Amino acid sequence: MTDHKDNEYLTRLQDYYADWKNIPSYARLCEVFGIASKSWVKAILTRLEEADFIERTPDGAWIPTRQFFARPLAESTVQAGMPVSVTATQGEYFVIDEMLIDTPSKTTLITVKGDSMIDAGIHDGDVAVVEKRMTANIGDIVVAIVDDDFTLKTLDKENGKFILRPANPAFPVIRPQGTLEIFGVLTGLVRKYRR
Amino acid sequence: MTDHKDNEYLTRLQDYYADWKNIPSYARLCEVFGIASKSWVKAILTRLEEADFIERTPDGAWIPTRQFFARPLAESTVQAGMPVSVTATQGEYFVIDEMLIDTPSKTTLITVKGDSMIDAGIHDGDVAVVEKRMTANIGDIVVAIVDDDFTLKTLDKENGKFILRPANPAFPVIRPQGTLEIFGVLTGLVRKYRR
DNA sequence: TTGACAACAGAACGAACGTTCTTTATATTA
DNA sequence: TAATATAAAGAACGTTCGTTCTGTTGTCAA
Repeated sequence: MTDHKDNEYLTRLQDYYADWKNIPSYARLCEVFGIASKSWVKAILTRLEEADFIERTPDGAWIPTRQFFARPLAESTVQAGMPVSVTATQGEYFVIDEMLIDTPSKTTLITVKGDSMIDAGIHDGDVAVVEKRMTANIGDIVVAIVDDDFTLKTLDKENGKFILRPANPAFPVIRPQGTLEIFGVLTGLVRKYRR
Repeated sequence: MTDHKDNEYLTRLQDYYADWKNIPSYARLCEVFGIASKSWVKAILTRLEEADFIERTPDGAWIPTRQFFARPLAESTVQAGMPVSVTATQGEYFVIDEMLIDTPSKTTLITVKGDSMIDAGIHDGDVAVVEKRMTANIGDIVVAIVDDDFTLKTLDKENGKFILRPANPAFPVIRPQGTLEIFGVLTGLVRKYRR
């Protein structure tokens, strides 16, 4: 349902949003769109909503959807095997953070040291995105507190007791004596390559 | 100027924003903050503005600043192999996007398909942060265009010719026939664990 | 050449909004 | 115990907002 003309309105809205990180009033959108009537602004926004570029909060405020940020970049044909497909998002900020962090207040970044999880693709120096909570499921990669020390390991169960499995055969499985205290669950991973 | 109490209000606002991607009306913020007076909401927002967590558009709408998205970064010391101790370095805050992206206009995100780089800790489904440029150094992990397809591989040289090395013995080394076209260089990696 | 439709313009209105001012409760300090 | 600051409640008000309804203009097919 995205018309020729609506594409122009969408890009103008995207540009405005990139600058101000919100969708303004209908009056201001008249200027942004270059038109003079609020009712027509509403008609445009309604169409953009149907096309799933924006949506409304329960309060009625307009907010962008995921598709609002998507930038098409020639999808390449993906041969089964090695090559990669390309999906790019906009060059603005706040894309990765929003992707990885659902609950800012409970999320902490921890720099990983050591190679005990290297088979899980977690390297020394990587930054772990950890959501703080006290419970986790079997199979989750957790940050646990063992002997007053923090450890990043996979949570598993053995003979009815929780254990912490490294992802590296050179490291031992940790079988906590008393209680196993969980600091948080790994929800994301970030790595930076030196330049 | 960030009080003990204001920190609580800030985290609540951050969590709300993570959900709805906007800062709502004072009336709704009363619920979010758990208070009953709009005038006190304004006082709180004004203090958060002074602390540079939020700001206003020319229209008077509240929007988040860069600092609004920053997360604490804890450094962890790890004994070779053994558990990790986290010395929560206080006062250090990081925005992931800023950390990974130096040149937004030249940076694109690419979803990795396949396991050809798994020994480099790059898994299927990871998001590669790629800085677009046409030259790279030996040893860089690059996105190259081979046979009209994008490939993520390590750049190397063999008998004076450029080759692309996978990080997985199950995949072959790519020896381009003609010229090797480089799309960009891998500068970062992002992984999200399903919840 | 008319008639249907899309693309706007403009006015009118009630509800919601942000602001300001006054008042109250609680905690701190002297 | 009195003074004072902090944290919040609450009312009052003018402005702005989104909505709706009606009007205008251009286009194109029949």
